[in-house]
Amino acid sequence: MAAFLRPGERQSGAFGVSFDTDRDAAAASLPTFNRNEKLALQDQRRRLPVYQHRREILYLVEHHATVIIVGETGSGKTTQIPQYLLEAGWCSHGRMVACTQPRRVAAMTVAARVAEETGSTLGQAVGYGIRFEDVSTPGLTQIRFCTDGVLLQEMLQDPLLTAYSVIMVDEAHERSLATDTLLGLLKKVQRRRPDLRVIIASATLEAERVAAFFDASTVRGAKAGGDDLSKQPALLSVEGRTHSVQIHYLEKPCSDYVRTAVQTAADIHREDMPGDILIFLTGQQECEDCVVMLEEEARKVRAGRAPLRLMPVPLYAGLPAAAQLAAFEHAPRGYRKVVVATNIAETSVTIDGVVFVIDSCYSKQTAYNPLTGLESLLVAPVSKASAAQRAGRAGRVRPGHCFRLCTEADFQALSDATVPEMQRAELSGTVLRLKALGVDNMMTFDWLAPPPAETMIRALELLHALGALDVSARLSKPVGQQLAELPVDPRLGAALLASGRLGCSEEVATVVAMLSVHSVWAGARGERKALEAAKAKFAVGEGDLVTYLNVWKAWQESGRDRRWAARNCLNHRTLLRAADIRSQLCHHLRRLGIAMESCDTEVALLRKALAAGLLMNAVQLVDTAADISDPSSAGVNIYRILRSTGPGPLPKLRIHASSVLARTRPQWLVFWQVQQSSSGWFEMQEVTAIEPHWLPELADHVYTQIGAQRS
DNA sequence: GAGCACTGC
Repeated sequence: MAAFLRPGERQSGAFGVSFDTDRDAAAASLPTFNRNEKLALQDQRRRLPVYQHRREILYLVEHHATVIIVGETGSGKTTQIPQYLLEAGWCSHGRMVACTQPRRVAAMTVAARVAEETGSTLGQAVGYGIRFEDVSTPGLTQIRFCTDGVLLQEMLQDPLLTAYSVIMVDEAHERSLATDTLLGLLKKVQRRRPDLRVIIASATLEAERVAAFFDASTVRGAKAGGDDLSKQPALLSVEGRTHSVQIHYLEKPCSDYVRTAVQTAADIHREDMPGDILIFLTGQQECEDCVVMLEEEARKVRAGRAPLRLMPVPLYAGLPAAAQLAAFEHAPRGYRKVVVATNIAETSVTIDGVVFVIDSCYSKQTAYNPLTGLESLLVAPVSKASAAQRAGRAGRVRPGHCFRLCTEADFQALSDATVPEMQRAELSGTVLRLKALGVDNMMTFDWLAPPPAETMIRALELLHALGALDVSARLSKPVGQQLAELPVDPRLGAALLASGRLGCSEEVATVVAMLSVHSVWAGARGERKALEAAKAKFAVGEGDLVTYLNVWKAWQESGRDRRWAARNCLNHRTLLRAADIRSQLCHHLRRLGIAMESCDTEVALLRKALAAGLLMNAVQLVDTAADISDPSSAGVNIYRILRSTGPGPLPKLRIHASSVLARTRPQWLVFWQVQQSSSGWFEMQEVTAIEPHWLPELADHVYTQIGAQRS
């Protein structure tokens, strides 16, 4: 039984820590809109906390090149500040105010709300831009919400962002790759465009750092040209509207946080405090396991004739959209909803009615090891900032409680903030785009958080291997420039370019599109047998990527039939999105002068094109486990990476169990992704069998030795 | 032997 200290049991100090106003919590992705539904829109606008700061914000934007706004949850900053700027004349002379968001849904929903508040049709004065959808009208649109990725891509055509008078970067504390890249570039643009204003919305924790980064007041020649524009960033804090959340810690560490979460939910339930429960776990499997355990618990509660019944629902990104909706529906009368979620519920979505949060304090995070050049996912403790954000999810409707499944001492040992993605991800795509924007020296670029030098070198190595860089590490023509324009990972872009030479662009476009969406396989709960049978129908010995091609072909032959997809455990909506991406890729390829050709049954050509992109991910089967000291690895397939790695032990690679080649174990293959298991294995998730002599044929500057061995 | 979250003219 999990032992928590409850409010009032003991004086605060040793265990219970009470929260004031969720001050640590990062701002939520969307403000609450319908709190004052009966009021006229303009009255509602004036009731938002940010309205008290309207004049101050406009003054600061007038007089400072950069303004940093710390806006807490529910402050209204996202919807209101762009409107204040519009009203103050920042959209005259045909220029726009841009507001960037890390996520597509946020860009769309916020734009819709602001259009409603300004009494205009979405796409006219107020619009949005996300991949595939530009709902704005050139010459007419004044406020444009877009994803930060869209704005970055726009910079390839308009490096100084001349269409905009103000850029507001929202949710900057999330520190995504795109946000950090954008901020670094905006600092550069400001030197060339003194008229441009930058507003950065960020949580307290990051605000000081961002302010220091944008401080150009000490730079030589920083004196503004005649006007009184300050190059020193202004900092402004806007209070939010959240309720207090009381934090509880475990008295003793737990060994199984899934089980402890179930027990804690049952405890809350038995104590009969009203309100829904939100549990944070790390992955799909954990969520599903937890739901099953909660259902057992619910049966016990029913047997004990408790007044409430439990309604556990899973929530993770890979869940089909229809199943995701269950997490947002109100529980029927007499039921208490328990949402068991991954990180998706931390920032991406908001669930109404949550009063209790149970936090495992773990999540899956990307990690990059520049020595091995392997990017992988692994379970790791969250940061305090992340935990605060999770806790804040309990205080949206009324004062709530957060149960952290660790001791307070263990919690205090967590890092304050999550390491920015820039410092824990593979960076070839970022480096490629920076080069396309004229940033040639990565070491001297003004990074908000500089990535490790080894990571930058690895990125340059990979780009060089793909032919994107010339001998002086500049973007090559035409390959490098073409890769920068393709909206995919450089490795997949290289496969697309190779497919043009090999005559299989139709097939590679399909595979790349399928890799750009969530898994197309549906049927997470209780349908594993059916799912396996469906997969087996399409599986081929050439590997997972060729299997994707078969799935696509069969779906096409069905006439893109929704019922056919359901019968074969395929997610129809995901396939439609893949189709969208595929047609966009074909459009890009044609524009680059690459003919759309099919290799028909010559699948080897497809595999070779994929190998051209994934050539740094080529591995060879080593037949015994003898060279690995771990006894538990005996008899398991072990692969070694063929390219050079840094000093230190070679990574232990094996095929992930989800692969169609998990039992076939081809001698040579390339992989797309790896996941790190708790036992230290790197598990290759999407693999394709290759012929070893292809490697020197495709890249003799990387693989000379294999060619020598084989000839 | 089984799947963090996002994103791209």
